[in-house]
Amino acid sequence: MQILNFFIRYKIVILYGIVLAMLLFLLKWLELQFIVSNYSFEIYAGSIAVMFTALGIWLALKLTKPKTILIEREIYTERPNVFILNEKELAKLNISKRELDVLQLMAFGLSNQEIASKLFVSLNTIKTHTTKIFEKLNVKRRTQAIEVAKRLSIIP
Amino acid sequence: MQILNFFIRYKIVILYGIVLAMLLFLLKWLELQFIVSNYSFEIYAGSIAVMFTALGIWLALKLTKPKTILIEREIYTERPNVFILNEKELAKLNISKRELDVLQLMAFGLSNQEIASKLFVSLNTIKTHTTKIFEKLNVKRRTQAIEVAKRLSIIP
DNA sequence: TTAAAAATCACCCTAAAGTATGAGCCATAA
DNA sequence: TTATGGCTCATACTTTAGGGTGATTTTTAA
Repeated sequence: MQILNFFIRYKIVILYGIVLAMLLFLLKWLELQFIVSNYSFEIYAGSIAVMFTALGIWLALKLTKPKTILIEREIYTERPNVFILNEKELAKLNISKRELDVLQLMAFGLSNQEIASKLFVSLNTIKTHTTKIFEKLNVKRRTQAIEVAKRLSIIP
Repeated sequence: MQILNFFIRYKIVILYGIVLAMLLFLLKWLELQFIVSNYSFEIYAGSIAVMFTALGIWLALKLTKPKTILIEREIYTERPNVFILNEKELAKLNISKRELDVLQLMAFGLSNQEIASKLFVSLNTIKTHTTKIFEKLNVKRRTQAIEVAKRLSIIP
């Protein structure tokens, strides 16, 4: 495995070695071919020039590290429409569980009578609750209470 | 200007030409230097090989476009929750500009009298508006109107 | 220019909301 | 055990909201 790793690691170097060896063989062959010619020397030199230029180009292309361009793309997530109750504010305002129930139904648009029916209590009970809610939220009307409660994330 | 443009356009080619010419001079000089030596031929050929390899590398680096790898990274961000008025719904429900004003102030928690004062009209006018709003939204109470209007993105 | 829609206002009446006060019941914490 | 706070309910009263009807003026669109 270590030998394999060695080959992988030095792949380029080994390849270069092999190519070089092949070139040397080619050169020797060329030397023999053109030894008789008049222009043998010039042709031989030219051949070397061409081949090694090619080798240089090939090497450069192989060895250069590609440039990396980082493209950052912004993706907007869907607005998380999960309601997170602001329990701190709820505790700070001292709003009870029952009052929160009433507040939610109020915000849904129910009348005091409808809330009373839904919670199986009397209208007067709901009125008492609403009065206390208004006091705690420091508002005068149910519409204001809804607005403030929503703003404080006490209700969705 | 056209001559200048020519130089700029063929900068690489001209550079290559100059370098080649210099190399040829160098080669001629080397030829004279090593003509007397025993190993002159091998040294000469070696020099050519080294120089043209370098030339090839330089050429490749100059002429090839840089390799690029695009890395796309996705950035997830919260969508800014700016209110976008649902004009389609507004048109569908046939709610007028003035009615929308009243609806917004209503949702903010103002009483009819307060809305009237704010808009410099009489209480009766606001009552008329609210009545029409309720009809158009098909609701019975202002709290319901607020709930529906918010759900339909008619008000923030 | 003329009809339709929007905006304005008034009056009357009922329904609902909101205020004030008092009180009983129950669970829980001091 | 007692006190406290939460939940319940009641009565009486005031204020606000909402429905119905009709009318005038202004604006807009055909």
